[in-house]
Amino acid sequence: MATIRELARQCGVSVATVSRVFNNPEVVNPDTRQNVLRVAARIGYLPNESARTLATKKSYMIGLVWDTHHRRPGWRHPFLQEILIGLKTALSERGYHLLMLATSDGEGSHDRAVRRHNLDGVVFIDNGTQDPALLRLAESGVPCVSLDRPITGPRATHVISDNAGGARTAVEHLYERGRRAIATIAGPGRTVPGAERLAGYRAALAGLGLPARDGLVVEGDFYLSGGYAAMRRLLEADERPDAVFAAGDEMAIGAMRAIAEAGLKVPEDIAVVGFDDIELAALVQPGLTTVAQDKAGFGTAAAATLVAMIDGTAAVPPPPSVLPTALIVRGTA
Amino acid sequence: MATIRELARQCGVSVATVSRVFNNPEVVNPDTRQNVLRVAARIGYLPNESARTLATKKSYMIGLVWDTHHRRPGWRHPFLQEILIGLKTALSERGYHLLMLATSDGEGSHDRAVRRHNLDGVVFIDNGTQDPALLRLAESGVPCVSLDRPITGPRATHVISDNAGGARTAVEHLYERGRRAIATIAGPGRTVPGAERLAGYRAALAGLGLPARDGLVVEGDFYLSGGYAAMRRLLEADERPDAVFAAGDEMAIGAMRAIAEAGLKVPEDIAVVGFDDIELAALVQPGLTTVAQDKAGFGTAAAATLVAMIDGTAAVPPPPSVLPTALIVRGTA
DNA sequence: CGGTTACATGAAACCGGTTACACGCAGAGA
DNA sequence: TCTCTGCGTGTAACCGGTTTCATGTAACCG
Repeated sequence: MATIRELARQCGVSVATVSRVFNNPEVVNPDTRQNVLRVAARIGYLPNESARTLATKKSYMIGLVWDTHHRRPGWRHPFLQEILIGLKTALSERGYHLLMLATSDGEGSHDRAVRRHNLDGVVFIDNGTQDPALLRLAESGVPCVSLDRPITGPRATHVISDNAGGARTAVEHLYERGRRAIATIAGPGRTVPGAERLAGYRAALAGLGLPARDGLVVEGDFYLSGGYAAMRRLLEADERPDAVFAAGDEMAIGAMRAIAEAGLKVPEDIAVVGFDDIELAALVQPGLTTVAQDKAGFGTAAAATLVAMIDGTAAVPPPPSVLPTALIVRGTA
Repeated sequence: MATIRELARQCGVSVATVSRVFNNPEVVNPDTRQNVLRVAARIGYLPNESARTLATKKSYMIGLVWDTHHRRPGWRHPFLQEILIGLKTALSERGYHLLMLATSDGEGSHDRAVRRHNLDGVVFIDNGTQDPALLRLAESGVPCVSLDRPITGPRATHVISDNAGGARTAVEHLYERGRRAIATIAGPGRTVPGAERLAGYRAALAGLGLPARDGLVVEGDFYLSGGYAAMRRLLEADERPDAVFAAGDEMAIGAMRAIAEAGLKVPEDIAVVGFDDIELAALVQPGLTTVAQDKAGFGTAAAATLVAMIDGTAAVPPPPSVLPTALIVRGTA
């Protein structure tokens, strides 16, 4: 394993010069620099990141906190893969790596892992309940970005979709298609996306001059079964809606199932619009019209914000990133 | 930030003793040990992993090489999330972390990242074509585990499902349901799972005394559209099969679509069995009967093998792990 | 021509751990 | 009593980088 001293010896310069060649190339004489680089390539020198981190306290590693416990078995994050791709790509373009932090690891909670590994920042993906270790972490001033849920701290922010705007778009689309009795299957009120999408739905109705009828609002759980059950409640009500905006695609598909079972047709009898644009949305029949989230955008926005915070080129605390949504029109509305 | 010297000072012992308390507790006097631990907890001492790695050359980090390039856009690994959970959990139980390696990063290829970060091992997930950097890595003696595809090297092995066995099970199940003209939609012949599942299909036919008719074998691409196209070809043939084993669930669902469009019913006219047990399999109607892979098993087996190699308690090279499959009977066969 | 300045480089301390080796001491055996 | 052993501990070198500060040299200026 070639070390910096070995390389320095072979080049006839000091280790300080070699170090500068890699970290501060412009201060070293071009000839010297070329020579060092040539010899480095020949002997296969690679700087040791551990030594580097030890000296500089910068690891170029970002922690990924992705809680999987307290979930129902079989639960999957709808966009994990896309987010990961976005994160990985955007971070690596900036020279950072992603370290997956264990959930309940032997080294205690996440804040410890951050200190032990000199992590430069952390991204929370789908942190369920407010974990005290995470709050402590965010409060401690470590750059943090949370996906889909707000978080506070001196250098903490979040990235989230324009949930309210997306919901508005969905409702307005239904309106344009001539629907007037527009119901919604909302997400759990305690979740931020659930609350925001419901607010967007209400705002849209108000904007369109439609009455807000309580019977048209039912709450689901973001799962297919919850959407199914919610739709059945809507169908049993006195006045049947002619359209439904589901705050999540899985619920929308559950709703479609319930509608079909009731002998009704989508979209003729009841139009359906979902939210998320999960893979399945394009595969069901008819294809689900839905409000697409910018999945990779979560990753890239998180990476950009994080690096800006680390470099100190971001406002403190930085404003949240709000990702635009896009209505994808398929067959259900 | 408390360092080991600070802790040693406060305890009135040397740094060597403190270090031993954490790494070799049994050699230090119980009273001394207790005291060190108490003071450590009080001042919040945490060992610095970079310094540790620098001194020991062990990082307790495993690299994750997950290539996403050269893929069609929108492509998703069917089990990424489950594998990740399995990996993360199993590794963290053994004190290891997972470092996601950038695909085409600034630091060159993967083997460099391994050396730079003193990685203890690497897992390849879904490495498409044979990347020379990966082969070099495996040859170099770094512990490597590849998922779903074989790899060779002094300390390299792979974990794979019992593809042939699973395919046999599927075909035998169709036979038991009375089907005799059993077709298959195979995966691409160049892929290992594709080839193995086709071999299992053939072996099953032979074992059951059924003739192997060329017209009953068509090749797909593991995607829904490929399965659809393949099924159409099967339907156009002279003698229509009464059952089809698709080497992947997506293809199976594509096939179901083609069958429905042809005015035929599943499973009455044509029974369908898939392979993988993707999420969608339970959601289509009728539910897809399929050969389930042990998704989390990939992660846990990889972690166990890797750690065994690192600890030197594994054969060299270690034998591949072959994960059992399980037939899940739903509505299509 | 003396003095200032800019530039390129080197010596050495430092980051925070691990560990080989030496050492002091108590108890055992001769 | 003297040596031998083994246990518990400390000293100091080492891992492989970065960075402060000092130094030598050449160019520049009045």
